[in-house]
Amino acid sequence: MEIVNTLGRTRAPLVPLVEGEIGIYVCGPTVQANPHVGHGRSAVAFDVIRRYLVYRGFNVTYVRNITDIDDKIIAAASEQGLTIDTVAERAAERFEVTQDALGVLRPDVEPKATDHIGEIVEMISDLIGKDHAYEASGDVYFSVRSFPSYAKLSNRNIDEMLSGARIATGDIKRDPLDFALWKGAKPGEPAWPSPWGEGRPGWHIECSAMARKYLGDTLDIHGGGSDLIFPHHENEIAQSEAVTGQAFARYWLHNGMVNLSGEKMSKSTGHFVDLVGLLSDNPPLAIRLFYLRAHYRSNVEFSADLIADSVTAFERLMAFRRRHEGLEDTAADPGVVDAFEAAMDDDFNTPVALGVLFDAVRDGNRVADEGGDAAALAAAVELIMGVLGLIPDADGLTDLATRIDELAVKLGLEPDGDAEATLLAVIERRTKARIERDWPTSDTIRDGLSEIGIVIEDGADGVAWHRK
RNA sequence: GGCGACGUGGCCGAGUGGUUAGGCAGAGGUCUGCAAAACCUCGUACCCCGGUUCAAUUCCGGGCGUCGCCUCCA
Repeated sequence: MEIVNTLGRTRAPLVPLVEGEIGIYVCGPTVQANPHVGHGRSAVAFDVIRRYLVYRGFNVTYVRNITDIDDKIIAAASEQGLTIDTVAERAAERFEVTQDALGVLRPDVEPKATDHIGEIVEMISDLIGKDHAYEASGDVYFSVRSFPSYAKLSNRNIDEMLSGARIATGDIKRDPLDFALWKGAKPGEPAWPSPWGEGRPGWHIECSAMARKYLGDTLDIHGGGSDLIFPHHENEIAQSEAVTGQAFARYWLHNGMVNLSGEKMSKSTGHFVDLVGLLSDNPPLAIRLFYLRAHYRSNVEFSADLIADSVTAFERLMAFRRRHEGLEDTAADPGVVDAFEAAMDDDFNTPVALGVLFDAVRDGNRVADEGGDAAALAAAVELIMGVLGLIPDADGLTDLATRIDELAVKLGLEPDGDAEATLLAVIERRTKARIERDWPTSDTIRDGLSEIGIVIEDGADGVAWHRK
């Protein structure tokens, strides 16, 4: 298995620190507002990576943080007249809802910054003790010049960065490039005690502290969005390596951005599409499929048309599963599985993997059309969809029970207590109409079912139904 | 200005020194009361200019263009 490492921009075999074990740390959200489509992409990208590593037999420990204290949260709280806890909790809840809908597995550990103030303070103290950081007026700053390999991830030249002139020259910082580890509290702001007075952590330090706590001094994989490469990940490296003297992460993986009309979605500019709304308007796993159609490292374009494409493609996968769900358990077609693994072994190339998947779908349908045995192909499709996280939870009909009953009554039928039984009775009624060649009645029933979200398909071997 | 990514058929999006990616859309056909689903057939695409090569979309150089980061950001 080969992966592309942002650090050094090399492609190399994935070799974990401890054979068979992989520790992954992914930068999660700063919980300040609803997540947008870009956040979903990052989550799905690393969820697939995680699932595939598990599929390949690695014992994976997956850590994704929640940053629940930061300037933006404080600003949002004061704007909305809420406490920062309320803002953070609400946003975190919304985030979780989207994660579940997208089929993103919960992390093994999901640490919050505010639960790790002790570890953070300790790490900052270490940095001060090692002369990599200094206190100034109640703040603590990391001294970038004290860490010679600073900017190795983003491949920048410190001296040239200064001439960029976009860096505000702070009066209390010794060097304009130095960044805050600890910020002294201003009146009314949330604060925790520290050796440097009441205050709160700077943005980058929580990741260093929590990653170290849960995964040790050296991580196998550190992931996040490409917009975090500089300065966030660069600063994490500086903090962690200055403390431990060890390489912080063996492999750095970065997902590309989601663009809207050619430009990156961004919360701060208001140029984004709300993920909660998108997921409620579409089959959530179709959105997951949308993400997987591009390689995780590439930027990808978002539009309503592209989502519609993905919904159609996803429905095709669902139709295939319905058609073949009765088949006996069989070993997955080895040729298909090999092709899938080859694609994923190549830096998690999901577009190619999807090509393999859709090839198998077409072949499976053809074999079935010709009356052959498609079980091995269907099993391969199931396997691939499982690893990619594209299989929905079985959904019952309980939420539609009332409407199904209403439809039954309209047709002069007695509702059964069980929604599915009632539905089958309705379908039976339609079949009767069809036998009598009473097309108006037949079509009216089909339309009525369609209205409540149930699709009817007349096949050679009977009538099938499924939810939209 | 610095660092990085990229320019592929109607749209999206992989990939390769000479052999079909895939999805969606479109055209025709099979099946069907209609619809849906499904299958078959159909598109010789690779920004421009040089160079290397028997052969370049794929390698090298130059140009043009787009995007990201350099400030909070998945």
